[in-house]
Amino acid sequence: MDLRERFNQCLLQRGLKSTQQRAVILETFLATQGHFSTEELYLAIRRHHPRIGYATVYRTLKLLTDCGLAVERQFGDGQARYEPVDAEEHHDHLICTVCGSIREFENGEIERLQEVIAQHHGFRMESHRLDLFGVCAQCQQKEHPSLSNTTTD
Amino acid sequence: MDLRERFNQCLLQRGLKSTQQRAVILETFLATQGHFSTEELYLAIRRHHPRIGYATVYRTLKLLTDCGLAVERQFGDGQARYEPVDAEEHHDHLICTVCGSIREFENGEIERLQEVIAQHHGFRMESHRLDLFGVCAQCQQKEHPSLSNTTTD
DNA sequence: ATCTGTGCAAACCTTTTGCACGTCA
DNA sequence: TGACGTGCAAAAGGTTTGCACAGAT
Repeated sequence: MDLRERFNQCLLQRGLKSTQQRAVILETFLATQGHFSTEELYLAIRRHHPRIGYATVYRTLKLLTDCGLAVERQFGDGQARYEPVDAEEHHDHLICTVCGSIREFENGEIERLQEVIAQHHGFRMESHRLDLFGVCAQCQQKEHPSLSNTTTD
Repeated sequence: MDLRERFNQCLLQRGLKSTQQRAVILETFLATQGHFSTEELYLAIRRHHPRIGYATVYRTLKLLTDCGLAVERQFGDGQARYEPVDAEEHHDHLICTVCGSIREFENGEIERLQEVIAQHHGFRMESHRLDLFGVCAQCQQKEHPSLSNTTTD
């Protein structure tokens, strides 16, 4: 089902209203690359809709999360990030500590092992997160000034 | 080597000073169960040393982290938590979303798979974190009012 | 008409910092 | 003595909320 419809249904179910702001925020949310912060989305929206306030973006993002259309992530940089939920697919993240880029990956074997661990502890797992921090390939290349450090400052 | 010594060596190496406050904070840090927040440690210290300020605790915790004696964790509740570093051992966490308890586990197979994934992406992994969120065994028990809900409020 | 939503600004909460005074080397 | 450390209080940075007005049903 279309995400816009799902959002409207979710609003209906809860007795909430469809508003222009929510529509605009949803569109920008869908059009934006994943892993953005509230502020980034707010700034993107403000370009074309300067009258929409930060609080509305903030509240709508929470709403999208409640509706299951977005997930909130904490990568430890002090601000929440959001990304659209794609179907049932779950993925984890590779976070570059140099440039801050975030890349996704999936691994069914790890997922399975997690279930085993949870069961072993009598734990009913609801969600999980796996983040690998390090230096991405691109940033590693930049580490080599030029193989000989003659003309580097 | 004793952790107190390691701390002092670390201070010496950096031209920093051993102070009474740092000693007190280190002691409380070592005596406290893992996964405490800055505030929790501060309150624990304040009981016996009311003159030590929050900022000093905060700065010392950062220092301990720099010295490799503590690690900072973010579990998404908005405040940093710390725990003592035990040797080389790495562990991950099971976090109960009901009571907030945090339990540790280790799994070498998952660690190995992570390395494989990082390599596959040309990523130089520096650290990682794996958190499983859900309901712990204890809280699951409390979910069953008494198998028949006759005498439960 | 009524109840929810919005925008603004202020409150909040944790983390971080400036500064004058205290302390260790 | 002099550099680093401390305590206080205030700044910063992100998140959350109160309130009066606007808008959707």
